[in-house]
Amino acid sequence: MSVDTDAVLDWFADAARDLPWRRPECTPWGVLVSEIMLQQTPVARVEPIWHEWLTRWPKPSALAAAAQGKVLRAWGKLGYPRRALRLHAAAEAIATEHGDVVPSDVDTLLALPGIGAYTARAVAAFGYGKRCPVVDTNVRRVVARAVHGAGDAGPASNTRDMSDVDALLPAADEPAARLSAALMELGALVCTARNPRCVDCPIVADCAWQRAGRPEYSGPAKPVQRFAGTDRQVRGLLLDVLRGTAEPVPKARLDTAWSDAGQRDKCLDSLLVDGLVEQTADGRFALPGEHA
DNA sequence: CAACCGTGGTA
DNA sequence: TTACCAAGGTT
Repeated sequence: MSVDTDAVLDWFADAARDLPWRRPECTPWGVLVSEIMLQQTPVARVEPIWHEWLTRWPKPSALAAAAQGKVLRAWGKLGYPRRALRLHAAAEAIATEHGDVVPSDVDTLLALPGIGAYTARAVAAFGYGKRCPVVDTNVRRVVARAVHGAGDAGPASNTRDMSDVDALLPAADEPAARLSAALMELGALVCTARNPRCVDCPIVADCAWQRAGRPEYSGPAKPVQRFAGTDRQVRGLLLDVLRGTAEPVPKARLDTAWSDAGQRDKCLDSLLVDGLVEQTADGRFALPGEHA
């Protein structure tokens, strides 16, 4: 059997969270900003920042006009700050090349920085009500269980994953877009990675994982993301120093952020390469674009 | 395809 | 406490 999409839609109508980027008055720009912020970052941490951004920069050209440093400060501690720079660059492209209108076409969206297979389709579906397979980690888990009877999704395979989801979508745009949101919500609220709440699941009766006796995940071991002591942590500490000061700082100030000088310098260099940090004419360091 | 890119909450 | 997890994208 397949997935009872009507049951999922009924459940969604009743159980969906009232998230601001799902409201009818939310623009495609608001949807795009939310999708970028939500990449690997939980809803609870995104919501307040999203409100600040949409108030401050209600359309792409407004964000494009802001200095990169201001954008990075407003990004705060959402993590992966390169997302903020890419969103800024995407806003510039939208403002100058697309008449300040977020594209609705998946291929056009894919050409923008920071927008990949998931985000392009999420914007098309949630911003414009289009029918296209929106595959995120939640949807992959739901499909792995309900359709394939596996305990969890294995490594992502873009083509196969999108094909699986496409097969579930109704033919018409509106219900297909709504189902895409519903499948994500099901994975986020019920069919969760740990301790799934199967008693609350609208499709438990047809779930292949249930029928198979809820087997444990048997795929290849998932790589563990370490953080302590990594360059990621050091870069974060360095950037946090610069976020905390209005004026450029001397290198000695950055040297206090991490004891290992070799790793520290390597990370500072990578931040410069990434454009997350800028060096002023007098040799101090700052967030980009705030001190010509 | 695997590694890398931040940060904080939770079990 | 450690380990896992969170609406991914780029190289």
